[in-house]
Amino acid sequence: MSSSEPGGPGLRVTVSDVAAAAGVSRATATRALKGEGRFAPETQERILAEAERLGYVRNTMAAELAAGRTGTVGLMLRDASNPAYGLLFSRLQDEAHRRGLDLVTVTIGADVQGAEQVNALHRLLGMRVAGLIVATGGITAAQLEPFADQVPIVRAGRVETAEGIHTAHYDDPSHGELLASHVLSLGHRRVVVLSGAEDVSFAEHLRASAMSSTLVDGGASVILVSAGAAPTDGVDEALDAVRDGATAVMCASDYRQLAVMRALRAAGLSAPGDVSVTGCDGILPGADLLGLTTLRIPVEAVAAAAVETMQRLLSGSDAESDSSETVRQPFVGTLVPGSTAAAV
Amino acid sequence: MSSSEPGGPGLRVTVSDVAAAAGVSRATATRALKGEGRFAPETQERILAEAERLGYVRNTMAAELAAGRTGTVGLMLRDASNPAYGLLFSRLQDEAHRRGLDLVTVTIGADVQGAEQVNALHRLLGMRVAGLIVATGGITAAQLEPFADQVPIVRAGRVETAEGIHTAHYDDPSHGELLASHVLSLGHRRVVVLSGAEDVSFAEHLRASAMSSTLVDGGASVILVSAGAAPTDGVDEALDAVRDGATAVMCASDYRQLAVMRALRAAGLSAPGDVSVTGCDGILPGADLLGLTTLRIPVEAVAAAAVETMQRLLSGSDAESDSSETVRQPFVGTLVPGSTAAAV
DNA sequence: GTGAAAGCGCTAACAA
DNA sequence: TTGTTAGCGCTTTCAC
Repeated sequence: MSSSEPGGPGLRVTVSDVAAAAGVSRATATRALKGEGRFAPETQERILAEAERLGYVRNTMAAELAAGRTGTVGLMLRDASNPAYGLLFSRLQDEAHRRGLDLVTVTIGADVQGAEQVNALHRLLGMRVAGLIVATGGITAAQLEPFADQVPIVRAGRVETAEGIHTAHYDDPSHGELLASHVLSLGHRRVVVLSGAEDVSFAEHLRASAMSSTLVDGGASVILVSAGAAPTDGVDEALDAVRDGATAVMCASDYRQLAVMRALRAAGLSAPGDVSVTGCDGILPGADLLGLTTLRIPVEAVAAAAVETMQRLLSGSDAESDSSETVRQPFVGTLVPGSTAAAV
Repeated sequence: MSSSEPGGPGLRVTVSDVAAAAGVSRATATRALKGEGRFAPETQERILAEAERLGYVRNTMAAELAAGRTGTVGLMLRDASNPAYGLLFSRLQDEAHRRGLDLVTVTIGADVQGAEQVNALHRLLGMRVAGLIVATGGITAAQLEPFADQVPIVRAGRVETAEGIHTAHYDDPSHGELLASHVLSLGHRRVVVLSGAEDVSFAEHLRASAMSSTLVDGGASVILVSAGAAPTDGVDEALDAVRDGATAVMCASDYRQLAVMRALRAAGLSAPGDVSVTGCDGILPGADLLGLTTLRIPVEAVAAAAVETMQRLLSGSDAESDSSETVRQPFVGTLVPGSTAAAV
């Protein structure tokens, strides 16, 4: 328990104060406080005791400014109200902690564009973070690239093609393919693919593209519904297609799948009785109870790889910009066959 | 688009560099860069242009160190894999942004104790944040208190009785009461209350206590099952009680409710046919499809109030420690009657 | 309107 | 082992 001196404002206590109280110089106090360099054990003890007594908290800004380096890694995060991002956030955090990396996070509102993103990026860069983990699609390669040779950047979740920016990402094309194969194997040959437009969600776009081509290659006909960001967008069109004979609706995300299920219910239809439905993400608690047919994205693997890569980049910091290849690791999730999709 | 000078490391560009390039002094460059103080418009233009060209990014640590104050508010967060916390996080972020506050976040692993928490707290305090929003129960009042008079502290989500620490929190006792009243009104008189133990989840404990007393006051008999952190803990006991004649199981969280639903299904039972089930939180996407009977906690209101309070405290910074009362605002959620609970 | 100078709190050689 | 001496990059009076 650090108890601050009565009336003595702990956060305004400096090393000088501690040093003076302990009767040593600032330098000695600094060393003893961080336990590096040379100092007499008993001196340290005294210094530590004084620091404790005064409620000293090292001023990180000053320390890192003086030291010329930062011990923390910056994390740019997309809105965490989406459980998939919340979980990724959580796992990145755990992993970083396991590996002894300190993370500071700044988030960007879900639907905010350019200015805000750049602002957040600058906040982090302004802190001179040792590295940057980017877990939001909202920021573009062009915005990141100028800094790629000054600080290691790892993109988590989404693929990135820019040179010098490493990634640990979901293999969304494979995800789409796996789901589509499943639907094909159930005998569906007339399928709706419901997805956010490319500029709305790149991940959904990748999944949907893969679904479509896999379906087509498998001899099925595809009705592609490209929707807005809201999960309910495009649901009506999808249902129309069902009434027109489609036997399955493949959604590019579980949120859309939920929206479809609601609409189905409202329309007095059911899955898989009247139509098979699939989603993608597999993160929702309770998805099993709903019997959602989905694909569990490999959040843990992506988080672990992102942090591991960052740590490696941080260690080999002596390396020149081109000494190491750009790391790009895709991870494939696992199909979760549920009860919302069945054979025709 | 900020494009850094070819070969010129943007993050190593200092005001001095910008000043030199623009042919002015550091002082002038500083003023022009932040648009405060006196300077000729055309001078500023030139300086801004050079800064842009060189890819200058202000070193926040140095700036705040020199200025002696910080523009950011620190947020301590509990593991965000829980959607309820993820959403709170998201809303706090939005709200802070709306009000022009910058937030930096550090998270603490879900099940980690003391050391880790204190460490995170010190990381934030070390940055000399202007204020602290604490959205994790893991940190105790005792740990916070020493700093309460040095930096405004607002606890979000959980109630806090310590003097000087403000709060915007869920009114969990009312939540428990509302749910219990609902169950009573459905005619249940033999009810299981399934909750995490007090030291496992204080919120659950509060809810469960309120449920119990409300039920008892309503003439019902209560079987209290105090479980561990895992949602499945205590579920078997609850089911045993049901076989013994209990007609309803009230869970202190939706996670437990889901666990109960699973167990019910596995046992070939159903809700509300064989037993009524309720939860609490109401955050899960898809809860409506499952028909969960729950209570939607007022995340938005809590987030808004927390940030608003923080902003007010920050404005009235001149005020002495005792000039303003400790703010403590409870918020009540809304009952969501679902199909998992029905009349006896 | 602009510049010179004195730090902010801490660290890191280098002496002692 | 400990102290001295320079700064880190920026802000901010206060003269000019």
